[in-house]
Amino acid sequence: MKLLIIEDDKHLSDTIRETTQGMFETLQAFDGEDGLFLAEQNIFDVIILDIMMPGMNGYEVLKELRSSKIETPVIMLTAKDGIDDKIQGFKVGADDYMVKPFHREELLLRLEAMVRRAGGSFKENTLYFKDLKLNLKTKSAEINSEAVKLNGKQYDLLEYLINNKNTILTKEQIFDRIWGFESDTSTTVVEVYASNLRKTLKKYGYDNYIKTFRGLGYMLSEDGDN
Amino acid sequence: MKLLIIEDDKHLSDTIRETTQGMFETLQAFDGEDGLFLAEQNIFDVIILDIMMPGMNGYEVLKELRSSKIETPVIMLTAKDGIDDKIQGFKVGADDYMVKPFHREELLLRLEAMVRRAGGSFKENTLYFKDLKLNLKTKSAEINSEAVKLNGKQYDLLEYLINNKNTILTKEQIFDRIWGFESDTSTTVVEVYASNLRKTLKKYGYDNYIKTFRGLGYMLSEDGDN
DNA sequence: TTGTTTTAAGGTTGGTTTAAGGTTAGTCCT
DNA sequence: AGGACTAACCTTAAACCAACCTTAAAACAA
Repeated sequence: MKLLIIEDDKHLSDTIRETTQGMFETLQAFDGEDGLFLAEQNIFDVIILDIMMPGMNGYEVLKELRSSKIETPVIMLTAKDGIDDKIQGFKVGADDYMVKPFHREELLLRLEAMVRRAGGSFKENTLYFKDLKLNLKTKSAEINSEAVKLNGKQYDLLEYLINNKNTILTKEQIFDRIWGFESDTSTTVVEVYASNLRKTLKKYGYDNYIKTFRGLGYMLSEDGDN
Repeated sequence: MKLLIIEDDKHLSDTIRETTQGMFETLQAFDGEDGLFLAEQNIFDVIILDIMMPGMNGYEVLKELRSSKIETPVIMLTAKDGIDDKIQGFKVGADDYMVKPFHREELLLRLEAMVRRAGGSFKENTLYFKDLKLNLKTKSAEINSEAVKLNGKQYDLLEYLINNKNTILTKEQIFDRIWGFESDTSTTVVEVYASNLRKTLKKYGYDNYIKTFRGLGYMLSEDGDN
C-alpha cells in the first residue's frame, strides 16, 4: 500500500509518515508541483493533500489531478475550519477532509475508511480476477483452490495489474510502483517479470490476459483473445 | 501536443521548456525570423512569443503570422507592464499576455486555458469524428464500439487529421508534425501512411473521408462524396 | 545452501522505411 | 475532342530496425 503526502510543513509530514508506518509505504512531497508530478504517476493508494502551500495550492493540485483522470482517493488537509473550504474541496473532487490539528486515531480511521471505500482492501484482504484469487495478507495466489507459486515481485506485479485491470500501465509506472523511484536498477526488469509472470500463469491459461502495447506498456485485460 | 517558444533569452526559453515538459513537445526559436518560419508550418498547438527581440519583434511576427491565416493561439511575453503594449498585442491578434517575470503556475494555467479554449483537447482524452472515437490516452481507436487496429504512426496521422478536419494539410506539415523536423526520412512516407490508413478504414467506409488534393495535400472532410 | 533478484545476451516480433512499379489527373499538342 | 505525355500520387512488398521476449548466469539475501 502506497501513500503520498503532499504537505509543505516538514514536521507534520514526518509525523503522518510515522503514524502510518506499517500500514503504508510513504512518499513525501513538500510542494504542490512535486506532489502533482508524483501523484500523476498513478501508483498510490491514497493521497494526503494540504491546501495551504506556497506556489501551487492543494485545490489546484487536485483539479489538475482529476482532469488527468487520476482517481486516487484524496484526503485534504487545512488549518482553516471554514465551511467554504470544504465545499470547494469536494467540488474539485476530494474524497475526505480533515482540519488541522487532528488526532492520530482520526487520521488512521479516515485512511482506513478511504481505502476500503475505494474498492480497496484494507481489512478486505482478498482480490479477485476471474477465478484467480489473491490473498493480500499472505501475498499468495490461487486459481480454483490450487495454489500458484509466485515470488515476491511477481506477486507485486500481479496485484498491481489486477488493481488496474483494463488500463494500460507504462513500464515506468510499474517500475516506480514496485521497485520505487530511487531504485537504480533498469526498467527492463519489468519485461523480465512480465515474462516470468506469464510463464507461471500459462499453466492455467491466464497468460494471455496480460497484453503488451508496443511503445505504451502493459495491461491486464478481461478478454483473453487477440 | 506541440509548443513553439520564440524568445531570444536562451535561459528563459529553456526554463519554459522545462516547466512545460510532459505537457508539450517543445521547439525553440531564438529570433523572430526563425520563429515565424516555424510557426508558419502550422503544426503547433500553442506559441509563446516574446515581444522584445533583436531584428523582427514579436508584434511583427504575430502580424505576419495572422496575415498568413495561421490561427495558432499565441501568448505574448513582455518585460514592460504598460497598458499600451497589451492593447497593441491584442490588436494584432494575441490570445493572451504575460508580463515578465511570471510564476511557473501562472504560465501553466494560461497554457491550459489557451489550449482548452481553442477547442483543444488537453485533459479531454477522447476525440470524435462521426462514429469514430479516439482514446488519446491509450492511442487506440474504435468505430461503433468495435476496436480498430492502428499502429503508432497510423494513429498519430489519424489524430492529426481529425484535429484539423476540413482543412488541407500539406505533406510537409504532416511530416513535420509526426516525424519531426530533424527526421531524415523522406516525406513520401506520408503517402504510404495515408494509404495504410485508408486501407484499415475502408472496412468501415471511412476511407473516402480522407481526400487528397493534388499538389496541395490531404484533408479529412466531413462529407464522404466528392 | 536455497531461493530470489538483477544483469546480460541473443532471439523474436512487428512497426517503420525504402524502393519499385502501377495508377490517376492534369497538360499539351494535333 | 482525343491521344500522348508527365508529374503527382497510390500501392505493395521486402529490408530494416527498435521494442520486446526469453533464458540463463551472476549477484545477492535469507
